[in-house]
Amino acid sequence: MTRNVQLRIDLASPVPVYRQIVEALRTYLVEGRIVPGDILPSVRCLAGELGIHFNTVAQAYRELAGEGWLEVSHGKSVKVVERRAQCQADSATVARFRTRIRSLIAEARAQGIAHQTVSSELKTLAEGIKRCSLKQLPAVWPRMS
Amino acid sequence: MTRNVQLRIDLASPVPVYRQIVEALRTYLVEGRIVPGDILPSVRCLAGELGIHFNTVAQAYRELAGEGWLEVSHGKSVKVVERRAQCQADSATVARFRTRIRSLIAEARAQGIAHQTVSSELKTLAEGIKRCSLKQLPAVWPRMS
DNA sequence: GTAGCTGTATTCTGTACATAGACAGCATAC
DNA sequence: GTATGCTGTCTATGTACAGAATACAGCTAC
Repeated sequence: MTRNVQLRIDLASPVPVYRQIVEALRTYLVEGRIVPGDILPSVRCLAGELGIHFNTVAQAYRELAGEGWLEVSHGKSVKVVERRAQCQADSATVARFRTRIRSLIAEARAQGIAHQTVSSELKTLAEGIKRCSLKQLPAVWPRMS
Repeated sequence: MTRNVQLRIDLASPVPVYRQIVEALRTYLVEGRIVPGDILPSVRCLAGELGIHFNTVAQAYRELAGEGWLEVSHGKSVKVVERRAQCQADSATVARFRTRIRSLIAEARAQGIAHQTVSSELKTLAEGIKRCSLKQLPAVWPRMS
């Protein structure tokens, strides 16, 4: 089975490309759109798709491996593994999260996104968290020829 | 009247310091904790407070001036001005916002913040948006001697 | 073995961040 | 008017890092 999971990166963004890849993949991992056992495309494949150098992809993979999401070993393809449970975050971590969300909301509103839109987006995401924490569907990363 | 509005920056963060300042101030501006007419501390004052070089603060002020929040002119102090209304954001902007929030949520959950916590934080912020869009209190930036 | 895939390591280049310090505009006191 | 001390601006300069080039080395199928 092949699920359509696509990455989009913005070369013009001030956010480094390797970090964009990390964030996008981590989102899919947390949301269960990529699950343990999945094989990720090779660094060269994904790099070709994105139009960047494969070392940039390798850096992203290493980062995610460091976080415990991936198993990366020389000569073998990159595999998604079961991540051992994280210990409960402390209040400082939660506070940092709150600050960053507030900052992001401020930026959105500064860009002209309406209060109602921001508010409803947040509520939708808040609801979605519960749902997606219940179901954990198996997914297979599409092989990129 | 002096309101206690403090900036906290993290020199160890991968996010550039000038950007941290921009984001923190923009959050206060959007939330109405700093309003048109307020005078911001001089680049040297704020830099001294934060323990960084004044040119870094100047860069942040220029960025916010470019967004229309501040009036910065040579030899005079930096003033918060009425920002002309933004045109409604298009759907692509909203989509980008959604993606970034999802990414942030994923990072939070990866760090061990509980589903319930994330969910309730989001709901609280969603509610807060309506409230703070109604009241617009006058605020005065504390002069940092 | 060897061909072709996989990720790794080293090195280089360009860019962006942060700083240093000289410069110039403005306001106030005299 | 002008001296003084504040304000932000401009132009280097050092440093760190992102991204790419390229050679290397492990794994697998034939």
